[in-house]
Amino acid sequence: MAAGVRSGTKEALLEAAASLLAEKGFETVSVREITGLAQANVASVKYHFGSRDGLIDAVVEKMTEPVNRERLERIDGLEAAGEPTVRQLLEAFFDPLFAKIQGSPMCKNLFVKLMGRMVGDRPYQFSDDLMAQFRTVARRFVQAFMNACPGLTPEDVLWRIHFSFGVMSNTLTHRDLLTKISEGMVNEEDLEVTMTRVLDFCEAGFKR
Amino acid sequence: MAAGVRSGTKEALLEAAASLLAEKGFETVSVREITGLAQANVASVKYHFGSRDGLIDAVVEKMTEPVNRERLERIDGLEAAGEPTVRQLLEAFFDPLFAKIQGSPMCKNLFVKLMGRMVGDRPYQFSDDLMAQFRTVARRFVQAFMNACPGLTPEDVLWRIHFSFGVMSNTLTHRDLLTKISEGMVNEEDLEVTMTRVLDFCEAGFKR
DNA sequence: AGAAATTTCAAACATTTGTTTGAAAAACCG
DNA sequence: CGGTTTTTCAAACAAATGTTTGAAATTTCT
Repeated sequence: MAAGVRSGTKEALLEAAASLLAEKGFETVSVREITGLAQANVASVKYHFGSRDGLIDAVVEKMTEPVNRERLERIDGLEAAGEPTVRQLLEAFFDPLFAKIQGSPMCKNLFVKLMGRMVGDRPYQFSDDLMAQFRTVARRFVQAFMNACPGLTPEDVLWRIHFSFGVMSNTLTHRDLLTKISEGMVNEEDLEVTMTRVLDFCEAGFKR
Repeated sequence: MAAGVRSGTKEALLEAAASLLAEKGFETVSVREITGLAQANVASVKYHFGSRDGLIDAVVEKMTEPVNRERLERIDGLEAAGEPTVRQLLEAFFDPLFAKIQGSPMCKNLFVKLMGRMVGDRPYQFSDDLMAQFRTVARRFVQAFMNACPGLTPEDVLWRIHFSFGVMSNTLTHRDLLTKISEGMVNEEDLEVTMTRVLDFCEAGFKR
């Protein structure tokens, strides 16, 4: 009957899923919430993505793949121009994330939270494909960081990348927590300002 | 019939809940999983804790309260002895956590993950009581860090505490991820060694 | 136009969820 | 012992979950 037949059902599902996942986490969001927001039928998830997990994977893939690709392009550019500094490498790693956030059609805060959740939430597991992507990125950046920080072992570098990731992930997901716990001492500030703080902190941690 | 009547049902529930929450996250664990592991009846959760949320709150409270209390004792001791350094303050903040982990009856890895999840998982919210605890702790440490780092504003300090918390939380929860992504370049190492790495990283981030 | 493929839909599927019941069992205590 | 309180238990509750069905609607293409 009176069907909407808006041909963008698949995209509407992806978009609705993304904002709900960001807002409530990977485990809490139900298929019916997603289809409700997307104004689509419950069965459309199975039809377009096979299952709920298929939809979630598609969302994550859609956000992650271009970011990892740009990370590799950025480090290519840097290494072609000379020996990259720690700061440059950190920016090459995190800037593609910010760029994607700024250019995202959905509310910035939601996007930010989603990115944070992708590494924070469990028991969500990356697909083999995505894991391979991250491994490639890691390999390149470890080598570059070692060149930029003479004397560091691969283990040292990997741990510090891991720590930086932690700072970033936690900050993206729980920026609001600080405002709440500080009793007004910390105001909401622009994302860009906050990210400069993060980079400063991580850069110092790398060089120490 | 044939009832076990092991009088420690309440404690058994707390313990089972703790390890399952650590392993699978706050959203994923069901009451029946918990009572199954604790070898207790499903209804025992309502009887002893009022509800599922009541049980979870009890678990978190039981782990957090003594840690926050010892944090305040440690900083009292430091300030009585003179002007604490950044490193001393970081240790005063994180050591009580490690102490609780080492002294925990349950598997170390599980405990560690649980602590990480308490700040990482959403939409879990701290109770008002716990939030007040954290506020008190934050107030004391902000003041002390400001004294140790002349020139830093309260905002600067709060952000860096937040970052350190992020490093810690992410590291506790996802220590294994690094081993997986590094293709054997990073071996599993002792928790204490890893924690020294964390403290080094955060100390540098504070001083920068 | 009409036949074929694609997409949507309401309804129902079997499980699982947290919670509740009321009676049986155990523990406690005078 | 006998009466009271505390604790446990199997069973059932309503609600929500992801998934599936098969027919209707729509689009696509010849």
